[in-house]
Amino acid sequence: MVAVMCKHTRPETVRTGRTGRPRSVEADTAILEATRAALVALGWSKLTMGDVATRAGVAKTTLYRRWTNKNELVVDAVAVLFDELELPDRGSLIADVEGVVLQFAALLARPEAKTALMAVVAESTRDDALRIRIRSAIVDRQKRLVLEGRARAQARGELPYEDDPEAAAHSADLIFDVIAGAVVHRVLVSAEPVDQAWARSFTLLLVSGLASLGS
Amino acid sequence: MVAVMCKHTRPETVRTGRTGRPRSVEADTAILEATRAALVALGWSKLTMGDVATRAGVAKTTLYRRWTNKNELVVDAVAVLFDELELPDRGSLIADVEGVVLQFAALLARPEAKTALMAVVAESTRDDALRIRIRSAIVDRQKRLVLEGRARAQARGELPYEDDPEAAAHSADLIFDVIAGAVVHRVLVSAEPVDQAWARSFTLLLVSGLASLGS
Amino acid sequence: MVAVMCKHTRPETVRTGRTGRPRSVEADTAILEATRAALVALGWSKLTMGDVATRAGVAKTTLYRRWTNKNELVVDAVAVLFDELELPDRGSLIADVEGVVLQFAALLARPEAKTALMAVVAESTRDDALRIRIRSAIVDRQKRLVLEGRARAQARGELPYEDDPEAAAHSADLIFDVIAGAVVHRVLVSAEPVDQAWARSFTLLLVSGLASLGS
Amino acid sequence: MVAVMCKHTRPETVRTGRTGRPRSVEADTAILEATRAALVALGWSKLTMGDVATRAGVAKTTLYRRWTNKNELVVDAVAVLFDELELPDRGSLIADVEGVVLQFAALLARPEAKTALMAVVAESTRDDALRIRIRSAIVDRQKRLVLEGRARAQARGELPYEDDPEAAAHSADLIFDVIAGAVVHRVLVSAEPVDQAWARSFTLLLVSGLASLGS
DNA sequence: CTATAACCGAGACGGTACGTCGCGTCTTCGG
DNA sequence: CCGAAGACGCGACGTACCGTCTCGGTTATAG
Repeated sequence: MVAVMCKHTRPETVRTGRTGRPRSVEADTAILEATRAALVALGWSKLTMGDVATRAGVAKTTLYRRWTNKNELVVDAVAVLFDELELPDRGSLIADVEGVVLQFAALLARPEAKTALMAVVAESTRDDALRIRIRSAIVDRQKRLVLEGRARAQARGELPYEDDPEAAAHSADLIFDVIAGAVVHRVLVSAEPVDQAWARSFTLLLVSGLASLGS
Repeated sequence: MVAVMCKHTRPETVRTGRTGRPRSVEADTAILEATRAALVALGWSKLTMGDVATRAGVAKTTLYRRWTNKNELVVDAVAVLFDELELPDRGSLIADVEGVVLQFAALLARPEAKTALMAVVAESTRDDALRIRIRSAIVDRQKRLVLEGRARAQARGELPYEDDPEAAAHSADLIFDVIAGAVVHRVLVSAEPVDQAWARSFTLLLVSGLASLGS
Repeated sequence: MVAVMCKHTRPETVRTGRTGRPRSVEADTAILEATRAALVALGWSKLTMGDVATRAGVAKTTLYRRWTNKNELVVDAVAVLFDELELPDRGSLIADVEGVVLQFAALLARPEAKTALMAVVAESTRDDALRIRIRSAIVDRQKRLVLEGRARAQARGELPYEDDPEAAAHSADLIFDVIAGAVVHRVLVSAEPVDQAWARSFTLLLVSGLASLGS
Repeated sequence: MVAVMCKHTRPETVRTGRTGRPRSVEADTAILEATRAALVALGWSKLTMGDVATRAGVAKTTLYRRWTNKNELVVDAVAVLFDELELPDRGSLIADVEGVVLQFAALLARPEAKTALMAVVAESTRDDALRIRIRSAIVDRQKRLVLEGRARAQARGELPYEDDPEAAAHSADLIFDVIAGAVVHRVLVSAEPVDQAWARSFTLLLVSGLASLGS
């Protein structure tokens, strides 16, 4: 589960004084839920702060006390979805990759995920703070899947160990970009389904490449 | 050069009558140029129709006579950029792929391309007409690169011929998603540069995979 | 019948050259009729030149070739209504005045007359050319009724002859302002009907005053 | 002083809840002042909501929160001018009437009054709500002058008492229409000045008529 | 048990951009 | 040269959200 990064959970602001009425925790969760619901119902561009506040049964002020703008709110609201991804051990590298590809595709099939993800990424091209938030809240968290899968494959003897830690990191980044990029492109740009057959083809291509490189 | 798909160039609307003052062609090109300039200067979210009109020296109504909204306008304005991509014969499949990867990355480094592309893709998740427009104006046009590269590699003997035309099409789609997806993800989501080294690593991975699959 | 003062009937423009296609006379009458119809249907503020052109089956250009703007067009369209007023000899000054009061009130009950009259008068407070046009096309034309009525009353011996021509003119102006003003105010501002009873009361007041003054 | 009839002062809407930030009273007065200033500077037809807002140092939305359209705003802005009219006791009916005629003419000489008054009256011919607003905000308030002047004249013995209250009301309405109508017509339609001489002539005519009728 | 302080809802505020409408002008083709 | 058709630059419209700012009122801890 993600520890949501709201203003009030930041160390420097949470303890600005122990007196006064504390912030409502129900409000936090209600707002994030309302944001996801609004994304499903309206999409990114039609989503308004006022509407989210209404859906959450909360005043607009309460939103702005916690998030500085729409983008930050949406990142937090969507980030939690990506933590559902897991990497159960299916016994082989191929099966593991195929599993995560299908899981990721299923996630991107949810409207609140796909519309929000692309929109905040688009926005982040002009907003460094937002890009950093996306990386820490979403991207970097999922690299664990790559690292875990590689470690497992190495333990099985499917992939060789890499001695140079920098090379290992670069390799992991590359794999991550290939997997995430291909699935996102397939789903959002090509707008074709990621079914069993496509996942199988893609996985074969990737794992074959990895095997050839490693040898 | 792209044949821009404005309202008035659509076959079904261009002949609403040959009478009356014809639409200004200079306005068309001025608007598209102004749109690209505004994207560079302001980015997607700060771009306004009024500002584009001012930059183009044109009335706002003239924009709305041609494009129904910001998204369609931006797609048309940006589409032409993607037609600059070429596939010069560098003598080998690896060199060809690496070349197109670097070209594509260079394109995505241009601010008007990256911010606009992601934004319209995000919007297209809720707008079928927009998605179709993106596909026809941008995506499908670039698949030619994959087809051309494969044909060349087959002629060189680097890749086997595929008899089943459907399988060949699926394969081309897959390669397209992998290349485009990985580069986009690297540049926009991971926000890391696509330099010579990364291009080399990625190309090796991909071509190795293709070679293993074909055999 | 009013000789409409359009651009093309002005001596300096009608003969700008005897060559070329002559202006359509049907267009003139169709435009004025369409203007009155639009006034009835839409009122002054909702009336648009484009709508008038459409109703008249004419291009907007054709309107502007004849009238410089909305106000001038409306004045001409409405002026003709006021020429319907007549002063049949009813045998006495009181009966004559009462007759003209009722006639004028009936005219003001027509929506195209009342809404247009007030609107152009309002506009004329800032537009001298328009005020002059209103005076010549509408106001001055109706003063004939006062002059005719007075002459008749003098012939009957109901009113004394006035020797000083300037005093006579002032007196006629005053009577005109009182009659027209009272009826207009009753109908448009007070928004009460001008019925037989009111016309009788008003006429008595006015004629009594005239009689007292004259003696 | 006029109790301005804005949306928020209407009994049925002022209590839509005592919560939330209350409306700014300074904004109200600033808007009405700005409206009068804009009427003087621009006249009715050139007056725009945006300009009034700018002059008042207020957002356009603040105007629309209080008045649904230009007409209602202008009625409220102008209504207060008419409350300046008074009827000081000048010792005789003739002097009183002459005084009020000159006062009224002076008021109509002010550009914000004359252009606005005619325009809203013109508009009111198609808008019942507006006509009612004009009557309650402007017209009915001034009938007090007639009633007061008559009472004074009766006290002096210049006019007989009227036993039938309905006849008295009708008579007051008639006098009001005659005075207001004649002055308005003289100033706005005939566009001639209401000077001492005209006021004297008109007053003599009216008072003579009243005297003849009463006897 | 009260004072203080931060919270909460509601909603008005100054702004910015929207997409539309009408104006009066212009440019084309055809009669 | 006129007339229809309709695109053009312009400017105002009335609306929708933005993010901020009062309000009155609530809920905690501190004294």
